[in-house]
Formats: sequence, C-alpha cells, structure tokens
Amino acid sequence: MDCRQIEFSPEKSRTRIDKALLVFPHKSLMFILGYTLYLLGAKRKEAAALAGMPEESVKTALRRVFRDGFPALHDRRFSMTPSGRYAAERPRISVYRQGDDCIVDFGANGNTVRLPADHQVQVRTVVLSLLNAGVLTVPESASALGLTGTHCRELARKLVNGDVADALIDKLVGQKQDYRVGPEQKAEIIRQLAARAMAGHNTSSEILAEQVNEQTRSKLSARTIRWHIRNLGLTDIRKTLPPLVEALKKTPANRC
DNA sequence: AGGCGACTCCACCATGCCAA
DNA sequence: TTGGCATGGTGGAGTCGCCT
Repeated sequence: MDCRQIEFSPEKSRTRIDKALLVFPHKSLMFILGYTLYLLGAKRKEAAALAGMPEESVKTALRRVFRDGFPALHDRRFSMTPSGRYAAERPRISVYRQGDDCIVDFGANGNTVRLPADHQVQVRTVVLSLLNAGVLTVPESASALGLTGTHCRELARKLVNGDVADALIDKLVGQKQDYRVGPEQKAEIIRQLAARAMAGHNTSSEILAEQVNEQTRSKLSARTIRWHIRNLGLTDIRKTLPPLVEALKKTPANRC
C-alpha cells in the first residue's frame, strides 16, 4: 500500500492518541501504531523508534502477531485480555502436575479435569489447546508438560497448523535394518538349513552358525542363528521340507 | 528466529544365561 | 538343543541449549 501522498498532522495525531489512550493501554496502543507503520512499509527500526519501543520488543511482538493473530496484540506478561478487560473478571484456568496426574483447574467453580500424565498425547492435546486459546501461559504449560518453553511453543504452533496425529504423535521409528545379519547372511541361513534338512544332516544352530560364518565371512553366534530362524518363520522347516520335496518328486513336473 | 551440536529417547537387533 | 528372558548396542528422530 502506497501512502506517501497522505498528509499527516502531528496535532491531530496527538489529540487522537490521547483519546485512544482512554480505552487502550499505552503499550498496546504504541504497538498497534508500530505494527501499522510496519505494515505500511516503514522499516522495523524506524517503526519501533516512532512507537517508542525497543526494536527487539517489536521483533518479538511481530512474530507473535503473525503467528497468533489479533489476540497477540496485548502484552501477555500481564493478565489483560485483548479487549482490555482484566482476566481476573473470569475464572482463572491453571494446569499443574499432581503425582501421576496432570490437573487442569477451571478456577472458582471448582471444576477440574484429571488426566493421566503418562497419556502424553492426551495431555499435550488438552494443555496446548488451552495454551493456543490464550487461557494458559507458556511457562505454566511447559512446566505441566515437562518441556522447555521453546519446545512448548513449537508444539503449540504445530497443533495450530495440523491435527494431533501430525503435531503430537511421536514419529520415532527406531532402527529399521539389521546390521550384522544382512540379506547375504539370511540367504545363507535358509540355504544351509534347507540343504541340510533335505540331506538328513545335523541342522543344529551350532552347525548352521559354523557354515554361515564360513560362507559369508561373518561371526554370528548360534543364538543369533536361532533368533533369525525363528524370525524368518523357519522353525518347522526341518520337519516339513523333506516330505514336501518327496511329494513333489512323485508329481510330474508339467503339473506343477 | 534459525542453525547447529550434544544429548535423550525409542524401537529394533545381537547375544549370554539358563531352564526345559 | 531350543527358546524365553535380560541386557547392552545401534541408528535415527526428537529435544534442548547456546550462539548469531
């Protein structure tokens, strides 16, 4: 928006600001002015100077407003609602840990919600939703969730932008691949087990470990061989493979 | 706010011990 | 000889704190 053609009157500005101060807290009003100047294209530093605010405060406030919208215009360190009414007029909601539970206390009417603290997703959903609604503070929420303020804000922001599954459910997946018994070793376990079972040779895990280690230049223990035989579903192959092969031998190849 | 390194946590893997 | 159980190792994502 190009406002360079507009004429500004310092006298009218003073009168109007004095009038606005009857309704708005000084700090909120100064920030609204600075925010407006910033939106109109003023440099952040100059907008901050004109509004009489430290530049760092303006940076923080702008970040808040772009994230939270209009409710972020007021200074959250003070219990003042965006409309200018003090929060004390309505029941103060708080959250805290009590033993194994997380308690959300709805204030004067005595209503509370008790959530098992180890139900992490449930607790985070409730607390962060209340934080996003502006009824809980970040330190209070972070303390109840056992997180730092920074991380708490980050999760709250994610919950605004996405559903619970995207924002709060742990996506840790752990190790996905074997690191000693790879495809080569697994193939050799199957090959040795099947061949020895068919030939009627010893198929104990000790013998198989020896053979697999020799063929693949590995150092696997017999216990590891047993663990993988079971994991691959080969436990009964010693008994079932020979009769299957005998049955197949008696069936003409073109019928298979 | 964003980048980065260190640390934590999680799921899975490897293996020793030992009872059956 | 097998398989249940316990324990420690591993890779990778999440989390934290510091710095810019």
